[in-house]
Amino acid sequence: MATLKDVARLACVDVSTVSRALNNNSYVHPDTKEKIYAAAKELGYHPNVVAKALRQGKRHTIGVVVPRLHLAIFSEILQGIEEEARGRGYATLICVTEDDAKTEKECLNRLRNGFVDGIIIAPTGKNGHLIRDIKASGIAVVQLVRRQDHSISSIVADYETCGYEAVTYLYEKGCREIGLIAGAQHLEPYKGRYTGYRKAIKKLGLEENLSECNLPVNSFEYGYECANQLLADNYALDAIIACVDIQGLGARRVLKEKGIGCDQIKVISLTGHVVGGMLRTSMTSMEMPANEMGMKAAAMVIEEIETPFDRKLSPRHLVFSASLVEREST
Amino acid sequence: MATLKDVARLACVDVSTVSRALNNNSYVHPDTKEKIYAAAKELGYHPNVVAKALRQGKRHTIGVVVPRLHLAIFSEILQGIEEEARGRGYATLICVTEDDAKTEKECLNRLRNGFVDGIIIAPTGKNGHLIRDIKASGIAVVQLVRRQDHSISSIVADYETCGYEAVTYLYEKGCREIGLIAGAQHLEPYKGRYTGYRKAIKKLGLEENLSECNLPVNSFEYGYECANQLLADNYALDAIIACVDIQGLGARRVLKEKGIGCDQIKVISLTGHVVGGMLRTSMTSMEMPANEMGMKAAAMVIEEIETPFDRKLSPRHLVFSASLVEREST
DNA sequence: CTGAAAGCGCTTACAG
DNA sequence: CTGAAAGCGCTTACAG
Repeated sequence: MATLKDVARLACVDVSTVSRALNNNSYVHPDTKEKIYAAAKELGYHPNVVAKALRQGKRHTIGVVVPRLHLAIFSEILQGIEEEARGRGYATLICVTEDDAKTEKECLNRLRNGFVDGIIIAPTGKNGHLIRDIKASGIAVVQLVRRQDHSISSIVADYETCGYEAVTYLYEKGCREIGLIAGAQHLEPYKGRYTGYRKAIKKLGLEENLSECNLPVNSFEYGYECANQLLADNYALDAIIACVDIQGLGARRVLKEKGIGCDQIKVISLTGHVVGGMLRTSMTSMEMPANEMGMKAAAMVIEEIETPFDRKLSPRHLVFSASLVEREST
Repeated sequence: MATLKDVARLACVDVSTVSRALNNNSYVHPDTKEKIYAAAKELGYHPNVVAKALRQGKRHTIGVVVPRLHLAIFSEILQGIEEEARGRGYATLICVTEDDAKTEKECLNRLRNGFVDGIIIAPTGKNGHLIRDIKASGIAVVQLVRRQDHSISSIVADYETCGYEAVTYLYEKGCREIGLIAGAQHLEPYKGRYTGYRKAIKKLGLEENLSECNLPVNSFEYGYECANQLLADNYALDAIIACVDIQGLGARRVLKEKGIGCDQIKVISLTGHVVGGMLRTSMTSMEMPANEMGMKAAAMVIEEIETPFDRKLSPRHLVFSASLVEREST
């Protein structure tokens, strides 16, 4: 790979002049400039971003830490993040934790070592101290979907309203025994959904139907297992609320196996992300603007990165609202 | 952030000694070592990976370039890549091209500038020259899923066999008018699937039923549109082969809308990646070991990165076979 | 076993 | 308008 030095030699000028010409940040005589451009082109020169990063103390890279990608809303959010980051000249590093605190810790420790200027994280909830440390060390941090620390900026959806509206909607559809696939109450989105559910159930004078289990919460199996529990606990059950699409798929599978139709038990997901509309029997859900949330998260973390030290931003919290999209499963 | 220098000062030794102690790559007196460890701990020292990268000429980072993540097999493959890469001490940079040649070009140009030691790419097919250039400049490259250049290592599935077996399977099920959602013939996997389809159709003495359209090939809409075409072209159609799961979902939607059941027209996907099994009416597909393919791709590119210049590896081509998983859609 | 020096490839005050 | 020099934070032959 050709370096600045090579270009300088070929153009018969100093490296500093080459640097100035190529970066266009200082006056360079047009003739000199031309010589330099020609030399750079001839050598197929590409600046070394690592050297640049070291010198300028900026990596122009953000790290994204999420629990999973496949069949989760995070794959869509990540696309939004990457698109926005690329547009602003940043690269995107990805880490998948599978909701394992140890893996998350490992990822964060690597990212902090100069890998990135900023981090967007959907945390497991177990490494709050480390995340605060990282933030304190000068790396911008934005919490995504799961907010566990109010002193750090965040992008979330209005989970409580999602839960509340889902119950209200099902009630209007005639449902009276509405089950919630609960669990993971230590994570904000799950807690928020339950809170909304509880409030609506109470207001409408209904009874709560809850279930949870020990499987990974963001999975088909979790939905499958919990739906089975709900059915076993209440023979009059007429609706199931799943927190995420993939749980909803698990729940629908149970109903399918038992020969129960949408007319008997309705299913709704609180985290729609497009998949619901594509199913043969499409699934009603609270749709989240995943792509937009990703773009906003990237924009937010990059703004924090580029804000000079002397006027630090106070944490910002952006809440997106989900909108109910009615489909065939209810 | 504390630097080597800070640690050296606190431990009253030279930076070179600190470096040696912390990297454990040369004898350092136990007492000195202890002093250094203590100092590093006290200062919360973390080595700056950028400086390390510049000095050693290694980034310990790989770049992954794929057309899309959401609802595509690439999200699952990416999880495999990231897991394997992390285990080997590499970070993973992600770029999403949306199958746009210009975006791909932009991504590749940035990656080559010292961002990464190696690249795993599912190419659009339009930047073959650039990819060869990058490879020639010393960056390891592995082609993923879509192989467009035999001089560069690759990881693919046996697409031709997928197509062939799908037809055979449907034939045994009694289907005689088997449609293929074709298109994107400039990309190896699509071409391979069609070749297998054609061979089987010919051997069985059947007629081809093809359709394609101008939408993005890896999408729900593509499957929807093509399935409609197939139905319009042949009223006796009794099976639809989709190249990827998401096309299959689009096709199933058409059938649903027209009130056509699985008994009348069967649907099979040639690129299963778990989603098929989760549907209410689960979808038969040729399942690809996506996670494993990702892990292998990461292992392969890292091996190429770490192979010394003097004994360059010749390109390797790994072909995974997909296995037919029979479900309710056929 | 440890220190002094050079250098990875850049950028940026500082002179002139 | 351009050159010489210092330095970002590390590693690694080279002495001793």
